[in-house]
Order: sequence, then structure tokens, then C-alpha cells
Amino acid sequence: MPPARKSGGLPKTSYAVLGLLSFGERSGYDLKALADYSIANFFWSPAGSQIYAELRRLTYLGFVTETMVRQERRPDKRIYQLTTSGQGALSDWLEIPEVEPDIFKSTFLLKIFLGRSTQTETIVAQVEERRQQIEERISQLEEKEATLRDRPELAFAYITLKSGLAANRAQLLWAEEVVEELKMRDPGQSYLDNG
Amino acid sequence: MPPARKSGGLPKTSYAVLGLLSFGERSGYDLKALADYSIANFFWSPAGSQIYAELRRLTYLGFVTETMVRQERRPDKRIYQLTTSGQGALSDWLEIPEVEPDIFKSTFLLKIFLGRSTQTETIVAQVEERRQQIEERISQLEEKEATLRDRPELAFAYITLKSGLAANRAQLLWAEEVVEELKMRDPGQSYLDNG
DNA sequence: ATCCTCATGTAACACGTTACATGATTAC
DNA sequence: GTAATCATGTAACGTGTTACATGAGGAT
Repeated sequence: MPPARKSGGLPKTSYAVLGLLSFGERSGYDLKALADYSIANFFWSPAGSQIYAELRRLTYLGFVTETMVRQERRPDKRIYQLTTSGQGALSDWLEIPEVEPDIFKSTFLLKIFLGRSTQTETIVAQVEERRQQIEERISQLEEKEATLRDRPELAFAYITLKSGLAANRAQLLWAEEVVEELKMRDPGQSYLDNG
Repeated sequence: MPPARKSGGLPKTSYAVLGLLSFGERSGYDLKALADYSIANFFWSPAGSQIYAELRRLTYLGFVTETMVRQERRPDKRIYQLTTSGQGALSDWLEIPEVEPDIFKSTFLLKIFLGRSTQTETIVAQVEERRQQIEERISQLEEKEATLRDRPELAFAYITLKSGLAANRAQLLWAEEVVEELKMRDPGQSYLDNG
């Protein structure tokens, strides 16, 4: 049995799984693939083992049902589908008006923040690498955008993708500005004062 | 004794503490306050208890030294300062060229993504509330920006703050677009098809 | 031959949070 | 009087990751 939660609903992860199952029944394995494809960028790219644990919890709670499917050329699998109760839990949650703040954690920005403890070139190099990563990211998202545009049944996926694009484009501009400014301000010198 | 790490350096949290101590010696209590003020937005707003645990680990590792300070009108406290070894660990880490991806997790975007399982008005309302939150956020950051501008000793703090501003401004535009589009596309109707 | 995909899971661990405890001083 | 600040910590818990195990089928 899963640990009882003290108060206030399931962990967000559970709702993510319920939400993915609202698009149709799936195995744990397929759910992992779907999560990686759809919500990994802004929410969750789960470890395989966690998906299976989560599905056991949801089964125990009666929010999904498990169906064993025997296969011959592939390992047997368990298919999960939302119950009415699970659908209810999902839409109840979606309707909670409170908007929680995002979780954002950037080791990269921490390093920048601590920049005075290294040479400026080190920082510049890292911002430049970050800039390249962002460019690749943007290319990927733009490809995905093309496949989502003009498909009204995927409108909400499109909207969240747009958010990612906006964020990355803003950070691209930021990175370019920073590189220029640091290169100008300090052409080859280090701060290592401390105290 | 703290658990030995299997490989490859300390947790990022340790470097955050080392980094904050590079600005000067501090008590656990003061470190928490400093973290909340400086790096909370892009990295870390630690629980009090975690700071103290982290300081014990860093002491054990020889990266900081602990000095007991007796006080009369306040509880006694322990002041921590970086050792040479700690400074070395910090700058070694800063110089690692690998740029790790940010961690981003948005329950808000998950709800948007699952929007077809509720009424559109519910989604619109949440995006509108988010928009307001972002506006407040931007105001706070702009205030901070004013205090940081033209203070070259805080240049790196200024740069990270700019990143936050850019991100929030981009999300503000996104939110405004989304609200308009959803209101136009669907003036008061719900999708609840499933399967 | 070797690797990847499909498919599910166990065990151990690390990180971080919450709740709780203590207790004096200072500000409203 | 009540609350906030200063100051440090313990205990319990929940989440998520990593490493590992198994094993057949299909691709290169």
C-alpha cells in the first residue's frame, strides 16, 4: 500500500499520469515514452521505475484499472486505463483555481552569480556554450511547432510549446547580450578578491 | 558523518553554500537569509534545517571552519568561513566547462497541457491569474534592478537578475497572447471528449 | 556478434521538505 | 499581550534517481 498523504491531494506526478492516461489507455512503458515526448520540457521526464510505482498507487486508489495483456513476440504487459473516479480526480484538480509557482533551478545561473570567483573568460565560455544549447533547443521546438500548427485537437500542446519557445528565445537574446558585455568590459583579466 | 558520494563532486547545494560564504563569513541563519535574498529566484531557497545539515557536511570535509560566538542578548551562534581548501573546491567546480541543463517544472503548464479535460474558462482564468503573478514578479525584479545598476561589484548578480527579467517578460507576452486566443476561439464552451 | 527495443520491477540512496522543539529579545 | 526575530537543530517522511536484474525479439 502506498503511504497515506497527510493532506491536500495527490502529488503532482500522479496527476501527470492521470492526465496522460486521459488521452487513452497505455502501458507503463508507453507512458514513459509519452511523457518524454509531451511533457518532459516543462514538467517531467520520469525514471521508468517511478512510472511503475505511480501506477501501482493509482491502481490501489481506484483511479486506474490494470489489464494484463499476454503477448507472444513481446513480453506480457499491463495496460492501464482511467476509471470514472480517476477522471473525477483529474478534473477536480484541474479546476482548483490556485496557480502554483514554477520550480526553476539553474546550476548555470548559480555559476554566473559566483562569477567573481573565477576568470571572466571561464564565464564567457560557459555563456557561449549555453547559447549554443539554446539554439539547438529552439530548432527542436520549431520543428515540433510545425507539426502542431493547424491541428486544433492539439491546441493545448501547441500553447505549452509556445511557452517554451518564448522562454528560450528570451534567453538567447540574454546570452548574446551578456557575452558582448563581458567581452567588452573585461578583455582578459580575472577577479579573485575575496572577503 | 555525511554519506560519501559515489562519484563526481558534491551536490550543487554544497557549492551554493560555499559560494555564498565566498562573500564573507556567516552563520547558518544569515546564510538562509542571504540565499533567500540572492539566489532564491534561480536556484535555491533552502529550508533552515537543510542549511545546518549542509554546514555540518562542509565542516566535516574541511571546506569551512566553524567558530562559536557567544552572545548575550541573542542566542549563541556558529560562524562559518571558507578554508583555502573550500575556496579551491569552489573554483575547481566553477571551472568545469560542462553546462548542465536547467531544471524547470511547471504545474501550471501541466494544467494547460491537459486543458481539454476542463472548461476553457477554467484555463483562461488560470492563465489570467498567472499573468498577474508575473506582473508582480516583474515589478519586484525591476526594483531590484534599480538597486543593482551601476554597482560594478555586483555585476554578476545584475546579470542573473536580467535573466529573470527577460524570462518573466517573455512569459507575460505569452500569457497575454494565450488569453486573447482562447477567448476568441471558444467563447464559453467545453471540450470533454475522451478516449 | 552486438546492440536496441520492449517490458517490468527491486533495492538503496540522496535530497529536500514539513513539523516540531526550544527560548530569549525586541518591536508593535 | 502578541508576534516576529534570532538561532539551531531532530525526526519523519516523500519524491525521485541510480544501479541492477531479467529476458526475448529484431535490427545492424
